[in-house]
Amino acid sequence: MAAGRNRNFDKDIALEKAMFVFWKNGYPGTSLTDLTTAMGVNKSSLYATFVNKEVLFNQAMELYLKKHGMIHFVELSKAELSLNQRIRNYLLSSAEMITNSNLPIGCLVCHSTSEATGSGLPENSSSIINNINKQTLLTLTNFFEKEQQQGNLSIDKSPTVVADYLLTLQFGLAVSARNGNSFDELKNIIDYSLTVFR
Amino acid sequence: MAAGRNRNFDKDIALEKAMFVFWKNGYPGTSLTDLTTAMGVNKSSLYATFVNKEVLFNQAMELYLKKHGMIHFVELSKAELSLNQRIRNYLLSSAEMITNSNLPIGCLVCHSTSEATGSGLPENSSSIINNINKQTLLTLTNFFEKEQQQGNLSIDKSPTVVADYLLTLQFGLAVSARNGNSFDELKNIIDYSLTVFR
DNA sequence: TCAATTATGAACCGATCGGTTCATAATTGA
DNA sequence: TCAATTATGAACCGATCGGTTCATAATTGA
Repeated sequence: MAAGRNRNFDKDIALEKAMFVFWKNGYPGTSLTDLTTAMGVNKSSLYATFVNKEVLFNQAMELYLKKHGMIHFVELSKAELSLNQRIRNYLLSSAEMITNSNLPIGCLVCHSTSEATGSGLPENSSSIINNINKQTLLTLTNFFEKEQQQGNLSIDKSPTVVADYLLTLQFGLAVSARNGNSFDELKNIIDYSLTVFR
Repeated sequence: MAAGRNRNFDKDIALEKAMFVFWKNGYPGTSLTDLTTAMGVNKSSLYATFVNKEVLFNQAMELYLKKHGMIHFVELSKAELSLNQRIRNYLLSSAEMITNSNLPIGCLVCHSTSEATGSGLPENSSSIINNINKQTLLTLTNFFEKEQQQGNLSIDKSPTVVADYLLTLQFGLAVSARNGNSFDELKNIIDYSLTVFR
């Protein structure tokens, strides 16, 4: 182990706490004091460990993607289920997350996408958000193209449009969760929205 | 006319400018300097005319609702069109607005709904946003109940869920617009989403 | 003409913003 | 034991935050 005094906080746990604050309040709505209070870390330690507010946000976003963003995709590749079933499970998995009472309500990517258009986010963070959404859309489009080749999606449908629709629906569900909708209410919306895929 | 020096700005125009700033940057992303610069009004005049940042925001929200929020509802009551056509026109009207290059991108209500859950908005503003969404949902639910009674919506569908779906879709479209989607892209999403109503 | 009234602009307010400095505490390996 | 290294906490930084004060400018009706 390297010489020197040990941190008296866990870096990963502190980052997760920071993620929660950004998730709840957004970037411009979060102050350094909010962060140090939630993280239990004082300013000089925060800066020594996470550089600054912007870089901390970017790291929090990376953690969010890994822990709460990508995990829903596995539902799409369970070959034993119908396409409709898999999309349903994908949306339900994400609906469960955005209404989970152990987590902040809604979706950090969705909220940040709204903020990125204005002058609220640092330029670098905005372009990270942009790339995340581009990547999600690419993943979904490729997925639907493959499903179409396998005969699970009728050929009169455009994989791009279907992917756009799905992401739009996810954004909408995230804001609806922020608007107070429960998991059960979102489930009804999802089941209704799935008529589209039949 | 009352005695006293005249304002050297137009109150309505200044309020509209303020609305644009909040619309673009959100509440916590907007500073007093952003407002005075955009409005062409100095601080003491702003406070004399609009009380403070919070009250100015609430007035801007009221103006937004009147000028850019309620106007889409007329599309729902054009009796000569099918229900599907009317919903399509309602969504297209709102999609045109949220991508209009003469206005900020997206929807002020949607963005504010996201912010209202965190600590970004003053309490009073949060409850105003809350009531707006409740009212919209009520209007849509009543509308679908009436359509159902007239035989335009099959009786196996719940007016509440259909209304929830429609608002969720509108939220999603607003965030997608912020994510850079053009009117034409939103139009494709809308046409695809309308399969649900058939 | 002039008192009453209202708006303006500059100067100021304390509080908080994101961020830094630096002496000191705690740890290591030699 | 002690030099080197790293983390901590308090104190400080200039800038900006939302908001106020107040002398002065502009307007009205009597």
